[in-house]
Amino acid sequence: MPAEPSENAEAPRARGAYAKGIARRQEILDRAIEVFAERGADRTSLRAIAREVGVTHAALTHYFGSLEELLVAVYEESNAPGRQPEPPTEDATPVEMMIESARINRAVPGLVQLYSTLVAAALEEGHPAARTFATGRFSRLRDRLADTVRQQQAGGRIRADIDPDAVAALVVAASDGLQTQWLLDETAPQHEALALLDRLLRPTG
Amino acid sequence: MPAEPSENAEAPRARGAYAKGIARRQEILDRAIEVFAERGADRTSLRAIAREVGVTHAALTHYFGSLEELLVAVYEESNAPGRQPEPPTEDATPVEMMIESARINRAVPGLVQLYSTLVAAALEEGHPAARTFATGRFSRLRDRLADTVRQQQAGGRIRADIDPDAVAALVVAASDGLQTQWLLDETAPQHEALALLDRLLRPTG
DNA sequence: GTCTATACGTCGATAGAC
DNA sequence: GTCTATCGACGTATAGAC
Repeated sequence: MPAEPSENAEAPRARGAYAKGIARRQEILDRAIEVFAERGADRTSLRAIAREVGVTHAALTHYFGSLEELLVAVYEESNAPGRQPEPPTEDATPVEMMIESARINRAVPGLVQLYSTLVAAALEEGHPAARTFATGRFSRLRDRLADTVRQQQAGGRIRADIDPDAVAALVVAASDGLQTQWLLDETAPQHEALALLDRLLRPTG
Repeated sequence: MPAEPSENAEAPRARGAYAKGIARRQEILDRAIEVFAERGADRTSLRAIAREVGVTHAALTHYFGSLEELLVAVYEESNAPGRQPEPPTEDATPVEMMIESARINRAVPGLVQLYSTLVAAALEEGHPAARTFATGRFSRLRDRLADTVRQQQAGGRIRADIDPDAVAALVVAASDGLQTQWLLDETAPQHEALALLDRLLRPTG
């Protein structure tokens, strides 16, 4: 979701993307992020976005190839290093990291909507960009959290008798699922449930 | 998701729906369920569904009002009592119920896709049918699981020092989230993570 | 009531002018 | 590199046949 324990994904620019092009592309991206953060993932047509950004819809496909690739780019850019408050969350447990992410995300429900839309698209066939995005995000997130779990098990902050990979998958799933429930119903005990999971994972649980 | 700890939702037929109409509606629904179960939630246009079912797309809107209401009806009917194997899961923990659901769902990924699509639509504005469906499902599921938790806390099968409502939300979230991760990557430790959660919730954890 | 035929406006994508 | 023009498909709405 929009705020995640900072995921770094700075890739070298594709060949054939020259200075002016990438600058323009960046302008479009910045404006599109504002629009999504403010207004959510509705009005998500190529044409509507183009209207807001001030270009024609054909220009968007020129820079991004397809609507789906644009959506992925918007979401990833919104999470880019430098755009997040970048809290130096050292020695936080995996659940604590996700709690902090959830707190930040409450300010930008539109981007959480966008995330949810992309994951749903990824589950269908014929959406390669969304699929690549979603599988990559889950895979990297699980790997990173599992590493953190191992370290903290060694440090005695997390129970040593549980599988780090299972913990990582569980934490990511709980975090995503609770975010969804909370967006649909603000009385859903999102924070309480995450705090509960955090406690269950500690040695003194 | 398609298989849930059996949710009962048999409502009295609306006034004005006569024998032939409801029979025809049921035919359409049955055929649509087959199509979704086989092929997934792609090709989900009104026109494509109508083609498969053997009617015009206008007939579908006649019976269901809109595409979204049709999708909700298909999903809910696929979970209707009688259509599920109906495992009399007595004295199973909430997590065990969700594990059983997940097992059943692996056979019908198309319906899980449909569920995911509906939840994503519910998060956007202008999708009242999906919103009603999703909020209702989460609300009812959490309430039911929380009751079960309370009973099993009294019976000593679940730790007594945790909030039943938080447990319920956590279990639902974990279940949905892990289903998603597994659909995208079959190596995701769905079952291990659910088994872990089950263990963490027990008194002897 | 049940259902078809038809039309409207919007959609994502693409071809080609400039 | 960006536009206009155009395409086929989409969801929805409505008129009217039966």
